Amino acid sequence: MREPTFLILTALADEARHGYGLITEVSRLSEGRVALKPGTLYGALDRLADEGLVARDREEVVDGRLRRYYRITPDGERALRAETDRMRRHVAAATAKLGPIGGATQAGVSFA
Amino acid sequence: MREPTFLILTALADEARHGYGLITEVSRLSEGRVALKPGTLYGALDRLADEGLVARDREEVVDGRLRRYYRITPDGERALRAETDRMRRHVAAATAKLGPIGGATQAGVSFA
DNA sequence: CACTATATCTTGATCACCAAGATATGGTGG
DNA sequence: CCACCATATCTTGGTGATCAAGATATAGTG
Repeated sequence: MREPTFLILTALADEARHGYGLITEVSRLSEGRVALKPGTLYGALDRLADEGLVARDREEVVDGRLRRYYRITPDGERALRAETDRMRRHVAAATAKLGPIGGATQAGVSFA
Repeated sequence: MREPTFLILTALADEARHGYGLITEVSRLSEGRVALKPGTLYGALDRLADEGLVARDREEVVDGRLRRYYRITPDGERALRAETDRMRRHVAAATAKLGPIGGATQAGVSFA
């Protein structure tokens, strides 16, 4: 699972959202670092719906504009939990290997 | 940065390794979940070398077989640290949204 | 009156990755 | 002694998620 997909599932984890709402929530979640493109978003939603990880929710019309909501499914939540655990282990492995401050000093002899 | 690339940099973070050694170390790091394919590995090493994140190290011949070693560069270590931080934040965000045990119970009213 | 924000979706291209195989040496089991 | 597995390199062809860009439409703002 790649970063945009992970963040889409994360954004849906606590409540149903519509496409544009996902773009803003993913941007907020990632502190502005991930700007979801429409091509990525709608492609991912279709794919995730096919896989049963998200489902269409209600539709609303607000100010003459359609809002099409999506929600995460139980399978989607399981997938997100599994992916989160996977990432957590990778973070732990990398952190252990990198050492506290880094640089060649740590790996070699040093503080003689 | 995707999972195989992240694990290659992680495997190189503490010591220089050759291609086949990376395959076994990445498998060990990921507890058997990531089996690096040669196509992925050598493609990634070439790309990372072009980007200056890894560099060719020494070469050895052991039992008539060539071992070509790669090491992580300072830029590579910086990139790995940045990526690790990024993942750590995403894990934290997902964990917060998912809640302790999960299910619709947590999101809604419950424990009345 | 132009621009920005909100809202949907499509199309074409890229690129990391995967699957599979080619090539070669050395050790092991039958 | 021969097949097979582990070690070790690299190539080729395909897939698929993502990106870049644009099409379409309404409502609010300067």
